[in-house]
Amino acid sequence: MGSTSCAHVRDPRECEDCSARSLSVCSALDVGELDGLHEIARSTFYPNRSSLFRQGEPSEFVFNVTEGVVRLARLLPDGRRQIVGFAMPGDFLGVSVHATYGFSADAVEDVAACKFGRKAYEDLVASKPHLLKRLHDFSANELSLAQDQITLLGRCTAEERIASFLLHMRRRWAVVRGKPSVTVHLPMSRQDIADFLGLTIETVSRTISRMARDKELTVVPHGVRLSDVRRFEQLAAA
Amino acid sequence: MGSTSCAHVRDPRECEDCSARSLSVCSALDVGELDGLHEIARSTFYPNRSSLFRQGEPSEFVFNVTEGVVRLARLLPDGRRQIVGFAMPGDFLGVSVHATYGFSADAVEDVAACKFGRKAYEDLVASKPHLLKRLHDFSANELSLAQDQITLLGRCTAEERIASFLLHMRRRWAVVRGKPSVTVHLPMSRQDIADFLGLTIETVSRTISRMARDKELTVVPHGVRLSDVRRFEQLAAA
DNA sequence: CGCTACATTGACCTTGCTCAAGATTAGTGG
DNA sequence: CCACTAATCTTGAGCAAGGTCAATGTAGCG
Repeated sequence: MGSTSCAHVRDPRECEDCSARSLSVCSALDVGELDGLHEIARSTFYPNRSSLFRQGEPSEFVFNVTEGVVRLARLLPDGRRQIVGFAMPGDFLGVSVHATYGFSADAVEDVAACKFGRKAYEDLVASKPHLLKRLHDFSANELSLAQDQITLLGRCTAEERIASFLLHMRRRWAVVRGKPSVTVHLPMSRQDIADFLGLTIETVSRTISRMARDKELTVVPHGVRLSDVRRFEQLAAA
Repeated sequence: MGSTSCAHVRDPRECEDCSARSLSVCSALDVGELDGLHEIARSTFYPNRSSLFRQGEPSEFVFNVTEGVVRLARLLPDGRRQIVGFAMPGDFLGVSVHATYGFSADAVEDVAACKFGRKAYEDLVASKPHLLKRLHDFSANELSLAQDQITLLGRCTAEERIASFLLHMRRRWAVVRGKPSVTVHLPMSRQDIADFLGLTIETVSRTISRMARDKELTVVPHGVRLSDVRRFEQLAAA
């Protein structure tokens, strides 16, 4: 514990509630409990703005987010930034073939996560083919989602990107919370959304403002309320 | 056999040379032979412009490309297209958790591939944990490459995208052929490159023309010759 | 040789970016 | 609880990268 900067252990008990939902970004799969994994994990608390790990650091740990949203960011050498995903409760983080993390993971609100030592994790996975199969399926699903994002960035307009993003977040919260809601919680900043969608903060702000002006949504603290989900599904297309 | 449209069997012998290199797109990993896999595969020939499979079809087969380049394309409902990758010799194709293929796979030159029935493939994988571990590692690596592509599409200029693409293809051919070359083989059309990089055909053409005018490369039939690889590495940055 | 695909080039236009000025919100200390 | 500050967000004006439309050039192939 504590080797990751800004992390504080909230609860020294073994992690009781590690139901993995994805390898590094988002996933709608619900797989229930991953037997054995919880036995090697520790529940850890990460306050808003703290890092779970940083790009380039040795990938010593694997995480399973249990509460809050984590921003996954890649930094280019010249400072440009691309958010490759937002990890939400149930998501797995830090699984990689590489010796170092490929992106930084930062809490954009207070976060709780189960933290696994990589070696213990690898050993456990090696000894449980069924567990490995599930992780492999997750990772194939992650790949498919990454390809959705590639299509979005390569071929969609600013409006389509925003609409897709809002629906995407809504869908993910529906999985986490168990029921869908027209109010979408967005703990990340406009800059984070912009860097996720390959836009500028001004374009994100303008597009959301225009949607609000057109009564397609209402801006609320740390989120938006969609007036007509159908309308957004049309806009999203992709 | 030949249930896949336009496919012709070149050689009915069991596939002898299935060394997988990646799950669906590109990968620089070289893993040698995947024991057991070749025993359930058949080598099949796909002439230029034929499809290995199409988006939405039931994902009945898994493929390992042994020769040629395969274009992996997603089509949006309104006709916009995004190429999510080019599969090259050694690459694996069609591995997915979903019941249908998430993209179409088309030969952009004459292609040879080993074709596995999905059930036989699944059974084999289930019975060989070591094989599954390798496939899982591939898929985690694929995810990392997809994130590179996301960063490229989200944050890079047209020039940077072209430069990255050319270097990327060069690197991949170096792995396939065993040695790097300043001449990069590009069997796909300008339109395919554009749809891969999230650009238009005109921008791809103009950018390559300008690079040729500036003596950074020479356009050759089905490819380019890089005058100074360093120069491109600077341009690529990401 | 002539057809068809594909590629290149030019002129013009649009989307989204840049720069800059306010407005709002969140955080902090009195 | 309020005032002050800093960060974040919004809005506007102007600009530029890349898209669109259209014409021309070139290569592959029967």
